[in-house]
Amino acid sequence: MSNNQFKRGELYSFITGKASTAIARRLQKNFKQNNVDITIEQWSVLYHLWKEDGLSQQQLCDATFRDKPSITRLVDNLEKLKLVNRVASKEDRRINMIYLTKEAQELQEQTMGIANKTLNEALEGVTHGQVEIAKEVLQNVYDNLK
Amino acid sequence: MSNNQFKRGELYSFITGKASTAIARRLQKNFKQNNVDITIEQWSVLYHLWKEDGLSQQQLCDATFRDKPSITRLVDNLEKLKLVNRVASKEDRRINMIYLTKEAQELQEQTMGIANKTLNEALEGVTHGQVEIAKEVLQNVYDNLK
DNA sequence: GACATATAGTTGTTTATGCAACTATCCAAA
DNA sequence: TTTGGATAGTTGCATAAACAACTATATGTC
Repeated sequence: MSNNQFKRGELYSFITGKASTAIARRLQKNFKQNNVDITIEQWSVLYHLWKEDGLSQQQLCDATFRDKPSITRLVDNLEKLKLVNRVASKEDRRINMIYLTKEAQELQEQTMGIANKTLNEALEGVTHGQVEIAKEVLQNVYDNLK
Repeated sequence: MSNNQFKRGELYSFITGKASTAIARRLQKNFKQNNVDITIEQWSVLYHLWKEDGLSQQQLCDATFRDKPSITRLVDNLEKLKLVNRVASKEDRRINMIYLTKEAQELQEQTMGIANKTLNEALEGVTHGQVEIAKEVLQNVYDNLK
Protein backbone atom coordinates (compact mmCIF):
# COMPACT_ATOMS: atom_id res chain seq x y z
CA MET A 1 0.00 0.00 0.00
CA SER A 2 2.01 2.92 -1.27
CA ASN A 3 -0.23 5.86 -0.69
CA ASN A 4 -1.04 6.43 2.94
CA GLN A 5 -0.78 10.19 2.81
CA PHE A 6 -1.31 11.71 6.22
CA LYS A 7 -2.88 14.92 7.25
CA ARG A 8 -0.97 16.91 9.85
CA GLY A 9 -2.83 16.14 13.03
CA GLU A 10 -3.22 12.49 12.26
CA LEU A 11 0.42 12.09 11.47
CA TYR A 12 1.52 13.73 14.64
CA SER A 13 -0.59 11.77 17.06
CA PHE A 14 0.26 8.54 15.31
CA ILE A 15 3.96 9.18 15.73
CA THR A 16 3.98 10.45 19.26
CA GLY A 17 2.01 7.49 20.54
CA LYS A 18 -0.09 9.34 23.08
CA ALA A 19 -2.19 6.25 23.65
CA SER A 20 0.69 4.06 24.74
CA THR A 21 2.06 6.87 26.90
CA ALA A 22 -1.34 7.14 28.55
CA ILE A 23 -1.54 3.39 29.17
CA ALA A 24 1.98 3.37 30.61
CA ARG A 25 1.18 6.20 32.99
CA ARG A 26 -2.03 4.59 34.12
CA LEU A 27 -0.29 1.28 34.71
CA GLN A 28 2.40 3.02 36.76
CA LYS A 29 -0.28 4.77 38.80
CA ASN A 30 -2.13 1.50 39.38
CA PHE A 31 1.09 -0.18 40.51
CA LYS A 32 1.65 2.64 42.96
CA GLN A 33 -1.88 2.45 44.34
CA ASN A 34 -1.32 -1.23 45.00
CA ASN A 35 2.03 -0.54 46.68
CA VAL A 36 3.99 -2.20 43.89
CA ASP A 37 7.16 -0.14 43.86
CA ILE A 38 8.65 -0.90 40.45
CA THR A 39 8.71 1.06 37.22
CA ILE A 40 6.92 -0.22 34.16
CA GLU A 41 10.28 -0.59 32.45
CA GLN A 42 11.43 -2.87 35.26
CA TRP A 43 8.12 -4.70 35.04
CA SER A 44 8.62 -5.23 31.30
CA VAL A 45 11.91 -7.02 32.02
CA LEU A 46 10.39 -9.18 34.75
CA TYR A 47 7.56 -10.00 32.35
CA HIS A 48 9.93 -11.88 30.04
CA LEU A 49 11.68 -13.60 32.92
CA TRP A 50 8.34 -14.87 34.18
CA LYS A 51 7.82 -16.49 30.80
CA GLU A 52 11.34 -17.94 30.83
CA ASP A 53 13.72 -17.53 33.74
CA GLY A 54 17.46 -17.38 33.19
CA LEU A 55 17.61 -15.29 30.00
CA SER A 56 20.86 -13.56 29.07
CA GLN A 57 21.01 -9.78 28.92
CA GLN A 58 21.23 -10.00 25.14
CA GLN A 59 18.05 -12.07 25.05
CA LEU A 60 16.38 -9.43 27.20
CA CYS A 61 17.53 -6.78 24.74
CA ASP A 62 15.85 -8.63 21.89
CA ALA A 63 12.72 -9.40 23.88
CA THR A 64 12.18 -5.87 25.16
CA PHE A 65 13.37 -4.00 22.06
CA ARG A 66 16.02 -2.13 24.06
CA ASP A 67 19.74 -1.64 23.52
CA LYS A 68 22.43 -3.18 25.69
CA PRO A 69 23.18 -0.20 27.91
CA SER A 70 19.48 0.11 28.74
CA ILE A 71 19.31 -3.51 29.83
CA THR A 72 22.56 -3.24 31.79
CA ARG A 73 21.08 -0.43 33.84
CA LEU A 74 17.64 -1.95 34.23
CA VAL A 75 19.27 -5.14 35.51
CA ASP A 76 21.46 -3.00 37.80
CA ASN A 77 18.35 -1.47 39.33
CA LEU A 78 16.47 -4.76 39.54
CA GLU A 79 19.47 -6.23 41.34
CA LYS A 80 19.48 -3.35 43.82
CA LEU A 81 15.81 -4.07 44.46
CA LYS A 82 16.70 -7.75 45.08
CA LEU A 83 14.38 -8.85 42.28
CA VAL A 84 16.97 -10.53 40.03
CA ASN A 85 20.49 -11.97 40.23
CA ARG A 86 23.22 -11.94 37.60
CA VAL A 87 24.89 -15.35 37.27
CA ALA A 88 27.90 -15.73 34.99
CA SER A 89 27.40 -18.53 32.47
CA LYS A 90 29.77 -21.44 32.83
CA GLU A 91 29.83 -22.26 29.13
CA ASP A 92 30.49 -18.71 27.94
CA ARG A 93 31.98 -16.31 30.40
CA ARG A 94 30.84 -13.27 28.45
CA ILE A 95 27.23 -14.06 29.27
CA ASN A 96 25.24 -13.07 32.35
CA MET A 97 22.21 -15.22 33.01
CA ILE A 98 19.49 -13.28 34.81
CA TYR A 99 17.45 -15.16 37.40
CA LEU A 100 14.38 -14.06 39.33
CA THR A 101 14.50 -14.00 43.10
CA LYS A 102 11.70 -15.51 45.12
CA GLU A 103 10.42 -12.01 45.81
CA ALA A 104 10.14 -11.29 42.09
CA GLN A 105 8.34 -14.58 41.46
CA GLU A 106 5.75 -13.52 43.97
CA LEU A 107 5.12 -10.26 42.11
CA GLN A 108 3.94 -12.00 38.97
CA GLU A 109 0.35 -12.79 39.82
CA GLN A 110 -0.41 -9.43 41.39
CA THR A 111 1.15 -7.29 38.68
CA MET A 112 -0.33 -9.28 35.83
CA GLY A 113 -3.72 -8.73 37.41
CA ILE A 114 -3.09 -4.99 37.63
CA ALA A 115 -1.89 -4.91 34.02
CA ASN A 116 -4.98 -6.75 32.82
CA LYS A 117 -7.23 -4.42 34.75
CA THR A 118 -5.40 -1.39 33.34
CA LEU A 119 -5.78 -2.63 29.80
CA ASN A 120 -9.48 -3.20 30.31
CA GLU A 121 -9.85 0.36 31.58
CA ALA A 122 -8.03 1.56 28.47
CA LEU A 123 -10.16 -0.49 26.08
CA GLU A 124 -13.55 0.39 27.53
CA GLY A 125 -15.90 0.85 24.60
CA VAL A 126 -13.60 -0.76 22.04
CA THR A 127 -14.80 -3.94 20.39
CA HIS A 128 -12.77 -7.12 20.22
CA GLY A 129 -12.66 -6.88 16.42
CA GLN A 130 -11.27 -3.36 16.50
CA VAL A 131 -8.60 -4.41 18.98
CA GLU A 132 -7.57 -7.26 16.71
CA ILE A 133 -7.13 -4.94 13.76
CA ALA A 134 -5.23 -2.39 15.83
CA LYS A 135 -2.85 -5.09 17.01
CA GLU A 136 -2.30 -6.26 13.45
CA VAL A 137 -1.48 -2.74 12.31
CA LEU A 138 0.93 -2.15 15.18
CA GLN A 139 2.63 -5.49 14.54
CA ASN A 140 2.92 -4.65 10.87
CA VAL A 141 4.48 -1.27 11.65
CA TYR A 142 6.92 -2.92 14.00
CA ASP A 143 7.90 -5.54 11.39
CA ASN A 144 8.36 -2.87 8.72
CA LEU A 145 10.82 -0.90 10.83
CA LYS A 146 12.74 -3.30 13.00
CA MET B 1 -17.30 -3.50 26.13
CA SER B 2 -16.54 -5.16 29.41
CA ASN B 3 -14.68 -8.29 28.47
CA ASN B 4 -11.48 -7.69 26.56
CA GLN B 5 -9.48 -10.37 28.30
CA PHE B 6 -5.90 -10.40 27.09
CA LYS B 7 -3.51 -13.21 26.67
CA ARG B 8 -0.01 -12.61 27.99
CA GLY B 9 1.95 -11.80 24.87
CA GLU B 10 -0.74 -9.61 23.41
CA LEU B 11 -1.13 -7.65 26.58
CA TYR B 12 2.54 -6.97 26.87
CA SER B 13 3.17 -5.69 23.39
CA PHE B 14 0.06 -3.56 23.53
CA ILE B 15 1.25 -1.85 26.68
CA THR B 16 4.87 -1.35 25.81
CA GLY B 17 4.07 0.27 22.50
CA LYS B 18 6.91 -1.20 20.49
CA ALA B 19 5.40 0.16 17.29
CA SER B 20 5.48 3.79 18.37
CA THR B 21 8.99 3.32 19.77
CA ALA B 22 10.05 1.93 16.42
CA ILE B 23 8.49 4.82 14.50
CA ALA B 24 10.12 7.34 16.83
CA ARG B 25 13.53 5.77 16.38
CA ARG B 26 13.19 5.67 12.63
CA LEU B 27 12.09 9.28 12.51
CA GLN B 28 15.07 10.31 14.63
CA LYS B 29 17.37 8.37 12.33
CA ASN B 30 15.84 9.99 9.24
CA PHE B 31 16.26 13.43 10.79
CA LYS B 32 19.91 12.67 11.43
CA GLN B 33 20.50 11.42 7.90
CA ASN B 34 19.11 14.69 6.60
CA ASN B 35 21.30 16.70 9.01
CA VAL B 36 18.34 17.88 11.05
CA ASP B 37 19.83 18.08 14.53
CA ILE B 38 16.80 18.11 16.78
CA THR B 39 15.19 15.39 18.89
CA ILE B 40 11.72 14.12 18.09
CA GLU B 41 10.53 15.56 21.40
CA GLN B 42 11.77 18.99 20.35
CA TRP B 43 10.16 18.44 16.95
CA SER B 44 6.84 17.60 18.62
CA VAL B 45 6.86 20.99 20.34
CA LEU B 46 7.77 22.85 17.15
CA TYR B 47 4.97 20.94 15.41
CA HIS B 48 2.32 22.67 17.52
CA LEU B 49 3.99 26.07 17.15
CA TRP B 50 3.92 25.68 13.38
CA LYS B 51 0.18 25.23 13.62
CA GLU B 52 -0.15 28.21 15.95
CA ASP B 53 2.78 30.38 16.96
CA GLY B 54 2.87 32.11 20.33
CA LEU B 55 1.38 29.37 22.54
CA SER B 56 1.97 29.48 26.28
CA GLN B 57 3.92 26.74 28.00
CA GLN B 58 0.69 25.48 29.56
CA GLN B 59 -0.91 25.24 26.12
CA LEU B 60 2.11 23.27 24.95
CA CYS B 61 1.66 20.93 27.94
CA ASP B 62 -1.93 20.22 26.91
CA ALA B 63 -1.09 19.90 23.23
CA THR B 64 1.83 17.53 23.69
CA PHE B 65 0.44 15.57 26.64
CA ARG B 66 3.46 16.44 28.81
CA ASP B 67 3.75 17.87 32.31
CA LYS B 68 5.00 21.35 33.09
CA PRO B 69 8.59 20.45 34.02
CA SER B 70 8.98 18.56 30.74
CA ILE B 71 7.88 21.58 28.73
CA THR B 72 10.05 23.93 30.79
CA ARG B 73 13.10 21.89 29.88
CA LEU B 74 12.17 21.30 26.26
CA VAL B 75 11.70 25.04 25.84
CA ASP B 76 15.03 25.60 27.63
CA ASN B 77 16.75 23.39 25.08
CA LEU B 78 14.89 24.86 22.11
CA GLU B 79 15.94 28.31 23.30
CA LYS B 80 19.58 27.19 23.50
CA LEU B 81 19.26 25.97 19.91
CA LYS B 82 17.88 29.41 18.92
CA LEU B 83 14.68 27.81 17.66
CA VAL B 84 12.21 29.57 20.00
CA ASN B 85 12.04 32.62 22.27
CA ARG B 86 10.21 33.04 25.57
CA VAL B 87 8.29 36.30 25.72
CA ALA B 88 6.55 37.31 28.96
CA SER B 89 2.87 38.08 28.39
CA LYS B 90 1.87 41.68 29.08
CA GLU B 91 -1.65 40.82 30.21
CA ASP B 92 -0.63 38.07 32.64
CA ARG B 93 2.89 38.12 33.90
CA ARG B 94 2.79 34.47 34.94
CA ILE B 95 2.63 33.40 31.31
CA ASN B 96 5.47 32.83 28.85
CA MET B 97 4.48 33.02 25.22
CA ILE B 98 6.69 30.84 23.03
CA TYR B 99 7.58 32.15 19.58
CA LEU B 100 9.38 30.45 16.73
CA THR B 101 12.56 31.99 15.36
CA LYS B 102 13.05 32.38 11.64
CA GLU B 103 15.38 29.40 11.73
CA ALA B 104 12.65 27.21 13.23
CA GLN B 105 10.11 28.38 10.67
CA GLU B 106 12.45 27.20 7.96
CA LEU B 107 12.60 23.71 9.47
CA GLN B 108 8.90 23.07 9.01
CA GLU B 109 8.71 22.03 5.40
CA GLN B 110 11.76 19.77 5.48
CA THR B 111 10.89 17.95 8.71
CA MET B 112 7.24 17.46 7.80
CA GLY B 113 8.42 15.84 4.60
CA ILE B 114 10.71 13.52 6.53
CA ALA B 115 7.93 12.67 8.97
CA ASN B 116 5.54 11.85 6.16
CA LYS B 117 8.13 9.67 4.47
CA THR B 118 8.84 7.88 7.75
CA LEU B 119 5.19 7.15 8.34
CA ASN B 120 4.82 5.77 4.85
CA GLU B 121 7.76 3.45 5.47
CA ALA B 122 6.08 2.32 8.67
CA LEU B 123 2.71 1.69 7.06
CA GLU B 124 3.95 -0.26 4.04
CA GLY B 125 1.47 -3.05 3.45
CA VAL B 126 -1.24 -1.65 5.73
CA THR B 127 -4.51 -0.64 4.10
CA HIS B 128 -6.12 2.73 4.58
CA GLY B 129 -9.12 1.10 6.27
CA GLN B 130 -6.95 -0.68 8.80
CA VAL B 131 -5.12 2.55 9.61
CA GLU B 132 -8.42 4.29 10.21
CA ILE B 133 -9.53 1.64 12.68
CA ALA B 134 -6.19 1.66 14.44
CA LYS B 135 -6.38 5.41 14.86
CA GLU B 136 -9.90 5.14 16.25
CA VAL B 137 -8.79 2.57 18.79
CA LEU B 138 -5.79 4.62 19.88
CA GLN B 139 -7.93 7.75 20.19
CA ASN B 140 -10.47 5.81 22.22
CA VAL B 141 -7.76 4.50 24.56
CA TYR B 142 -6.40 8.00 24.99
CA ASP B 143 -9.86 9.41 25.76
CA ASN B 144 -10.53 6.63 28.28
CA LEU B 145 -7.41 7.39 30.26
CA LYS B 146 -6.66 11.07 30.02
C1' DG C 1 49.04 -21.20 18.05
C1' DA C 2 48.31 -16.18 16.55
C1' DC C 3 45.53 -12.82 14.88
C1' DA C 4 41.33 -10.71 13.13
C1' DT C 5 36.69 -10.39 13.95
C1' DA C 6 32.41 -10.96 16.26
C1' DT C 7 29.73 -11.04 20.47
C1' DA C 8 28.37 -9.82 25.53
C1' DG C 9 28.37 -6.56 28.56
C1' DT C 10 29.82 -1.83 30.85
C1' DT C 11 30.59 3.19 31.28
C1' DG C 12 30.11 8.19 30.08
C1' DT C 13 27.42 11.86 28.22
C1' DT C 14 23.20 14.18 26.73
C1' DT C 15 18.29 14.37 26.59
C1' DA C 16 13.87 13.38 28.42
C1' DT C 17 10.19 11.87 31.90
C1' DG C 18 7.60 11.75 36.49
C1' DC C 19 6.91 13.41 40.84
C1' DA C 20 7.23 16.67 44.66
C1' DA C 21 8.24 21.03 46.35
C1' DC C 22 8.85 25.56 45.36
C1' DT C 23 8.10 30.89 43.66
C1' DA C 24 5.44 34.36 41.42
C1' DT C 25 1.26 36.15 39.90
C1' DC C 26 -3.64 36.51 39.54
C1' DC C 27 -8.33 36.66 41.25
C1' DA C 28 -12.26 36.38 44.17
C1' DA C 29 -14.56 36.76 48.60
C1' DA C 30 -14.80 38.64 53.10
C1' DT D 1 -7.60 45.66 51.28
C1' DT D 2 -6.26 41.64 52.83
C1' DT D 3 -6.17 36.96 52.56
C1' DG D 4 -6.66 32.40 50.60
C1' DG D 5 -6.89 29.60 46.71
C1' DA D 6 -5.91 28.77 41.88
C1' DT D 7 -2.75 29.01 37.99
C1' DA D 8 1.95 29.40 35.39
C1' DG D 9 6.26 28.26 35.54
C1' DT D 10 10.90 26.48 37.75
C1' DT D 11 14.05 23.44 40.28
C1' DG D 12 15.72 19.07 42.45
C1' DC D 13 15.96 14.26 42.32
C1' DA D 14 15.51 9.47 40.47
C1' DT D 15 14.85 6.64 36.43
C1' DA D 16 15.36 5.70 31.68
C1' DA D 17 16.80 6.11 26.60
C1' DA D 18 20.17 6.77 22.62
C1' DC D 19 24.69 6.81 21.07
C1' DA D 20 29.66 6.20 21.20
C1' DA D 21 33.60 4.26 23.13
C1' DC D 22 35.31 0.87 25.83
C1' DT D 23 36.76 -4.18 28.05
C1' DA D 24 36.55 -9.08 28.05
C1' DT D 25 35.73 -13.34 26.00
C1' DA D 26 34.91 -16.43 22.13
C1' DT D 27 35.64 -18.14 17.47
C1' DG D 28 37.16 -18.88 12.83
C1' DT D 29 41.12 -18.83 9.66
C1' DC D 30 45.74 -18.81 8.17
